[in-house]
Parts: sequence; structure tokens; C-alpha cells
Amino acid sequence: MTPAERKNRLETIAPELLAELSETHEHTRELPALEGAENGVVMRFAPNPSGPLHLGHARASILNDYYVRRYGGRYVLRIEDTDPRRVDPEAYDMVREDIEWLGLGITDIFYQSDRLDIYYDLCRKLIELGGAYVCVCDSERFRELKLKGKACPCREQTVEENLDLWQRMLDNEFYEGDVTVRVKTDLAHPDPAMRDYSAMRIVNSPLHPRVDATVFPLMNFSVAVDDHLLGITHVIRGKDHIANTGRQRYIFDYFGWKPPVYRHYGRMGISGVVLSTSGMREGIRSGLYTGWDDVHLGTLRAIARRGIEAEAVRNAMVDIGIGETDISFSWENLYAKNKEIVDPKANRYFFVPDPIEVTVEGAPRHEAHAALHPNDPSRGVRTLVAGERVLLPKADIEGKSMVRLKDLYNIRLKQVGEVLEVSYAGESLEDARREKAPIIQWLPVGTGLPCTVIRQDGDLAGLCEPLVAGEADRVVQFERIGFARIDSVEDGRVTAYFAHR
RNA sequence: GCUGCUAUAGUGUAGACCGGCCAAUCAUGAGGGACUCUCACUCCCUCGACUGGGGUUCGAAUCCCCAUAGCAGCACCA
Repeated sequence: MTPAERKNRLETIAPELLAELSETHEHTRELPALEGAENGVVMRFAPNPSGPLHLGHARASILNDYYVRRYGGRYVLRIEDTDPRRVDPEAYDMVREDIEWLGLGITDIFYQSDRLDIYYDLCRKLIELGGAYVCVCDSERFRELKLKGKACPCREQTVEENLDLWQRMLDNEFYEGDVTVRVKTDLAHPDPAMRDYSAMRIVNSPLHPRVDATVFPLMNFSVAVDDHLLGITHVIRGKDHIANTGRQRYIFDYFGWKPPVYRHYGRMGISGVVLSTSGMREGIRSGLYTGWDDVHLGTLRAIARRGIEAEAVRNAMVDIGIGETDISFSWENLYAKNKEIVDPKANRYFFVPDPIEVTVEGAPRHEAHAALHPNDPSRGVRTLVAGERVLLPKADIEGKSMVRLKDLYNIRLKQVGEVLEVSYAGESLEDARREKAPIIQWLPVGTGLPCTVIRQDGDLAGLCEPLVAGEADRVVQFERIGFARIDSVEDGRVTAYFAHR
């Protein structure tokens, strides 16, 4: 049966199936349902302000955002700045900008550094409940004991002794490293990670940029407290937090709170870019990278600069989902998502990398009209006026005997010793097709703008069409090269960032 | 070392909870073709996977056990 016959037959026996066939299937993927989410959710994104957001943050924030949008409710941004050592004052703004770029539906914002009194208060209550003690042991010594499942002497202190020590901590009677408040868990717990962890510690230096304090909570305490106080119902985070979920459970139990529903997704390996804040900062300092948006970094501002849109990142992350399997992030898949968005709107232009000038013997003066977008004639054309002298991409004519300059005419090439002889070969597209001549981009001599296309693996230098100057901050397609974001146009010089083919 | 999680095509993902409709979905990618004055877009065709071994069962990608591999945690970081 031919396809047409099959279609006819289907029409006679089951017209409703035929209708189904012609439907365009929208592949917006549905992620698994969350239990207890039917009446809305309260979720959170809790970055540490130590640098700009990167792809790892994008996954966490987008997946939580996805569920808030799906079920309705609130989306809390919680800035976790309880470690003065890991706070970069400039990162507060960067995080805010990146969140804006991502388009997250944040409804509430909290800074943990504003909430120290809340943590102090609940820490005292936890001590009173007998759920925590102030430990004055050397951390190394404590660790040894813990691994053996043994208690340190401080664990036997009375509530009064602990309260006294706690007050002295707050009164600045101790220095960094001298004391820590530990949550009493279970020293016999089979998982050593679960045994008596720290809830509060002292940091004397550096000073916190937002608050005058030296006693700070550790994340397992502040996170549990805030998740409860802020009414968080569901938490989606990486599996590196599985142990923390277990530790935080003790806080919930001591206070008689109901913990949120947790989902821990698998590790996402991201290759090809630098992600570690320290690595990025060091590279920027040493001049290896131009800044937080250097193309070699995995920050959101870097991929934005490369012309990747937030929606593409979102689609890629939802596609990846919340599976517990460890995965490797696929740039290829992200590029495909981005092309979906960018291809319909990107205007087409010629960019000639590594240009060589040739004189086309016998070529008439000719005006070429190339569509700004081949699928949308209404956008009009770029007009390029060519005489005998044109610029061609070196790599595309090497070894060729005939090529067609797109929308212009055909040329014949002959290498005679050191000299490349180029002659006019007519306007016929059919001729070019018949000879299987490549159709390549070109530029008239004189009108092109110097243009650098910045790529991860080396820049392309060349010339582009003058109209590109009007495309600043937009993504264009350089025909036969790929999509690129026009980053700047200064003094007639264009800088573009390569996105993908 | 101790604890835990995971294992479906190159990549991501569905199916797994409630075994049969799975000779395993969709996307991406690769190869081929159509269209096209781009190596873009669109369309068509093809390629490619249930980690291994046992067990339960009439029947296992799905349940159980073992092995292997990967990952995470065992901070006075988040």
C-alpha cells in the first residue's frame, strides 16, 4: 500500500484516527506529580550569594518553578548567606539579575542574614528541649569519636550548662573554632554522616557584609527552621542533599514540625565549561577569562551572551526532569531547544570569515537581493551590490573549480601556479546545480564591516554585511556558519558571540 | 572504610509503583532522501538501548537476590 492508499483506506474505516494523525503533538513534557500538591505548593529556591548563577542553579530553580506554576502557590527566594566566608557582596545583585533573566515566578524573598535572631531563639529552644548541646571539643577530636560512634564529654552537659555556654557564645566570649552547637541525633546511627552535626558556629572574620554578627547557623539548622517557618511544602534538590534531609529531620522531630515532601534528583555532569565559583573567580583575576560572562564559563550570563535564551534553558531543564539517575548535561540538546526558538526570528546575513579578495573577470555589475528570512518573505531583503571585486571565504573556495555566490552568480576558479584565476560563469542557478557547485556567502569589496565571531574554541575574524550593525543584542544567523548573538557594534566593528550551528 | 542512591540507544527521556497491550516512547544526534539560491527551517526513510548473572512466574525492562559500574554523603560550606 502506498501512503496515499493507506490514507484513503484509513479515511473509510476510521476517520477519527486520521484526524488524530494530523494533530501536531506538542511535546511539552509532563513531569511526575508531587504528592500532596493538589491544593497548591510552597517551594523555594535557595542560592548562596557567592557568585552568579550557573546551569546547576538553573536546574534547581526551574524545576521548582515548574511545579509552582503547575500547582499554583508561592515561590520563595531564600538567600542563604549564613557563611561570611562564602558571601560575595556583588553576588546579591548578580543572583537577582540572573533570576530575572530566567523569568522565575518568585513571590517572596528572604535573606537568612536578616533572620539570625530567629535562629538564635530556636537554637535556645532546641537546647532547652535537650536536642542540642554546646561542644567545646576540637573538631578533629570530635570527628574521630564520631566515626567510632562515641560521645564526646560535652554531650553529657546539663541543659543549664548548655544554655550558659550558648549565652556566652552570643556574648562573644569565644572565638572562631572554640565552640559549636551540635544537634543530638544518634551516635549509633549506621550512617556516620547522620551523627551529631553542627547547628551553630562562630565566624569572626571576615565580617558579614549585611549584618553585624559572629554567631551563624549552619545550613542544616537554618534550612530546617526556615522551611518550617516559611511553610515550604515541597523541596526539589540534588541528591547531594539526601544526607542533609536526614539530618534536618531531627530538627523537625524535636520541634514536632511536619517536614516538606522531598525529591532528590541525580547529579548532572556538565562538561566543556568551568562551573566552580573559585575556579571562575581565579580565572577572571588572572585574565584567563574576560569576566563572569566569558564563553568558557557555565554561568547563565555567559550562555545568555552567547545567544542562548532563557526559555531554551527552561525547556532543556524540564526535559531533563527530576530523575534520580546521574546524567551528563547535553549542550547538543540545549542548542536544539534554542534553535527551535531562535531560528524563526533570526535574520540571515553573510559573514565571510578569513576573506580573500578576488576579481571576477567579466562579471557584470549586479544587485543581489537575499531574503532576511527564507521562510518569511514579508521581512524583505538585504541588497548587496557587487562589481567585479568580491570577498570570499577562503576555506570554501579552496580546491573548488566552480562555486555559486548565493543570490548573485556563478564563478569558475582555476589555480595557475601561485595565481587564482576567477572568471564569471553566468547567472544560471541550474548550471550551478548541475555542476554541484557549492553555494557560498560573499561580500562586495568595500562595504563589509569588520566582524569577530567569538567562540569557545577560537574566534573567527572576517567581515559581515553592514545591516548587521542594526542587530545589536539580537541573534542572527550567519548563513552557513551558524547562529550568533550580536554583542556590540562599535566604530563600525562588530563583535558577535557564536551560539550554535 | 562506613552509609545511601541510581543503572533503558551517542545524549536526554517514557514505560517500572499495579509483570502480559514493549519485537520498548518521544526528543536530540548520526546516515540517506525531498524541498530550498545557507551546511538553516520543514518533511520522509534508516540507524541505535532494557549493565551482567541467577531466581519467582505460564509470562520479567518491570518483582527478588547477587555481582559490576557510576554518583553522593561522612565540614564549626551551601
